[in-house]
Amino acid sequence: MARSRRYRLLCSIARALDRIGDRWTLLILRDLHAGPARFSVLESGLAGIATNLLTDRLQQLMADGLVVKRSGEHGITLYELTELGASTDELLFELAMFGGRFKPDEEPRKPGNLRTIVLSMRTAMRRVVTPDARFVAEIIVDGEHFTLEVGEGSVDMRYAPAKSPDIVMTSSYEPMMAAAEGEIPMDQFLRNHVEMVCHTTNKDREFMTLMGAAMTIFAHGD
Amino acid sequence: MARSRRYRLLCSIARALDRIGDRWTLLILRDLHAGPARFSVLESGLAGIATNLLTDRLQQLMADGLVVKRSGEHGITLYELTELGASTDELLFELAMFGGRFKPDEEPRKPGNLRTIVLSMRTAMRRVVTPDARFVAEIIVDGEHFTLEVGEGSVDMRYAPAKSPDIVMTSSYEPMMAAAEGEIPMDQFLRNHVEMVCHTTNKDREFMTLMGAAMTIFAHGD
DNA sequence: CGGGATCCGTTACGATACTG
DNA sequence: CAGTATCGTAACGGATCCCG
Repeated sequence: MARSRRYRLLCSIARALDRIGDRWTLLILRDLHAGPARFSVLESGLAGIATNLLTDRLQQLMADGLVVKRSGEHGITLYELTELGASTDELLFELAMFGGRFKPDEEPRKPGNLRTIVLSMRTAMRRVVTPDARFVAEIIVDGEHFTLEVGEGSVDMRYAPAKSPDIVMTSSYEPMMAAAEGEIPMDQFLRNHVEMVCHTTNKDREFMTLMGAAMTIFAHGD
Repeated sequence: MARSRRYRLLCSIARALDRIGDRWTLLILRDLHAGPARFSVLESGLAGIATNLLTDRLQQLMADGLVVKRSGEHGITLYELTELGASTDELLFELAMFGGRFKPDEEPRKPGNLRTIVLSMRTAMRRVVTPDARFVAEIIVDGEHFTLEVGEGSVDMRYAPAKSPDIVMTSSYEPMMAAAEGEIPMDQFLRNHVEMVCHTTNKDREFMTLMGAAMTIFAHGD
């Protein structure tokens, strides 16, 4: 069944919206930027999506070449971004920066997992990273594990435990969001709401500097 | 009437989509980046939008502070971006760059005016402008007039005739789009499909360099 | 004539129930 | 777990009508 509501305009913005303009589609892509995921994980991260819509959107994304389905270990099904799908990162980051200009809703629904924060953190860090920074960090937020790899000026982050991190940072979601919204000062957040274990001398300073700079982008714009 | 389909998630991308995620909204904003416009001009530029939807979207945009309505000369009504609305420029440009990765549709609808191209041209030029470039150009495409002002490293472009331009460039839509899509080489476009009148010595070279570099971004990505 | 408002058929979405 | 199936509701699209 072909999509019937299309702009069909000779305009690249309309062409983009014909692929990723439907409801939920951009949020699904944002989630997939945290790494491959199975259907149920996407569903729980998307807080409120109907399963038939998730099915439909994944099929559209596959038809347009932004997502592929593949088999993981134990025969489970994984959805994963293609290079084309991954090229939405700057777009999604700009969207996040724009959305950051509005006050959060009164009674927001909480997502079932924290995959949602990976894209914004990663892209923000890419904008502030220095060429000499080099470390592997594990970030644990409310018991969920993230790996952050920095080196050669590149930054990678994904929703997975780290192998042998130089640093392990532990924090929780609420104060982290508050700091990102600018509701509490960055240094206060880093001092009071973050625990750090450093396995490699001085890497904690590198990490804290980058982390603080990245989160400041959210709090005050770039 | 409050919008009923909202994500209400604690996520800045969802917050953005709750304001600009509806159908047509981003295309309206893109049009308004060319300068203030009246209802009927927006309608003709948007090729296929229903008037009730345009009314609805403009009201949502005004309620959210992205657009204001004001009276122009002869008592006409103009819609205009606020600073908040104008801050969608990077986002829209990333959207255009992403959409540029897909092939144009077979039988596209043509817009009733060319306001649509201003935002992409302006943002692309901002990415390639040199600090020493300084000129005012009038660009005429299929009889529609644009003003391009460059100086001090800044670039402004709007849908209006120029006062006393250093250069006047005349071209037409079809070959221009073809060049932007990479279907014909840039130098061939500039040589065969562009007429130039230069009123200030050497400003034509500055202009051509900038123009070529900006359009190359579309044709081959940045 | 510009700037909408109203009406109505169609499509998409949201919630839930169900199935291999 | 990974989706289908169903169905009520909301949004969209197209056309027409209205009013200063």
